[in-house]
Amino acid sequence: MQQRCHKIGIAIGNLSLYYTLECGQTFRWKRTPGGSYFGIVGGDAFLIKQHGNILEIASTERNVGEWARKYFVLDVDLESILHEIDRDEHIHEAIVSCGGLRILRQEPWETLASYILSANNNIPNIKRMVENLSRRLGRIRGLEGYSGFTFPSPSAITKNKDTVSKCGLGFRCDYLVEAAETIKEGREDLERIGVLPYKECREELMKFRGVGAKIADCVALFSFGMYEAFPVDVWIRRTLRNLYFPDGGVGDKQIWHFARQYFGRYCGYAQEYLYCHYRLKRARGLTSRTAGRAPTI
DNA sequence: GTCCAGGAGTGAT
DNA sequence: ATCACTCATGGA
Repeated sequence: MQQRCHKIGIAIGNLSLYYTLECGQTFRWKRTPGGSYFGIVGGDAFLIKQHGNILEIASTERNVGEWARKYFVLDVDLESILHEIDRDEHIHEAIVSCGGLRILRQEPWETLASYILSANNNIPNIKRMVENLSRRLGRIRGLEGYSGFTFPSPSAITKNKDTVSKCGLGFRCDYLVEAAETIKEGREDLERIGVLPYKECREELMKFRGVGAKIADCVALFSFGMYEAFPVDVWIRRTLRNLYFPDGGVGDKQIWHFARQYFGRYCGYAQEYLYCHYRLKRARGLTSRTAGRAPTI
């Protein structure tokens, strides 16, 4: 399904495509043998390659430049954010290690759905579930020899519950279908939730069954650009306990309060750098020295 | 076979 | 409010 292709080169400041797309905030990008990234965002296919501080983007989307500025949130000054959260040697190590990691602005429904599927799960398996859903219920998009599928809409999911149940979602299946129904029937509106103040937004998101504090924070951070969100998952819990609470005895809620106060209004960025760095660091320690390292461009 | 993974719901204290 | 238990699936 080849479609009309638009190409641009766009200048970027501080951006690492590798850390941004492979840090775990998004599940939909695939690295090609040539070092490009192919993915579907919304209804369009994208093929992106980084050359230093230029992103070369091919897409079925008409206005690629506007898309890139919004998706990569290029109007926010990453340097000043990193400077503000750079409070000690631990976060500093992460900032140096994962330089150029930017928090994306992703589509709310796909983000909510993906993170509902993330509960008690691992990243490869989450990717497989999202891919299963898209392959079966999404629409195909092709670009320069690559192809992928759009993420299914809420109504596509509610209309095909039998298909959804065959996607290997486990106990999360009911939560996903229920969320799709809630949105399809208009009982919740993600666009409205996305412009609420952070804490109200968080409360609204947690009304979805299957969405607790952590997943609500992921949606607020990765979709709504609320950088004061601080998702506490198993990695962050381990990492912050090791670094800041060696004597133990702290729960997720205490970790959340501490981090928000300690790192301030951009604590979400601190979370993502800590998550990315200390997770890769452990993975590298368990395997070879070079596994998971950013490719040189 | 066992443990773990970008957790959350439920029911008992 | 905080705990322990459970949920379905795949990989190490």
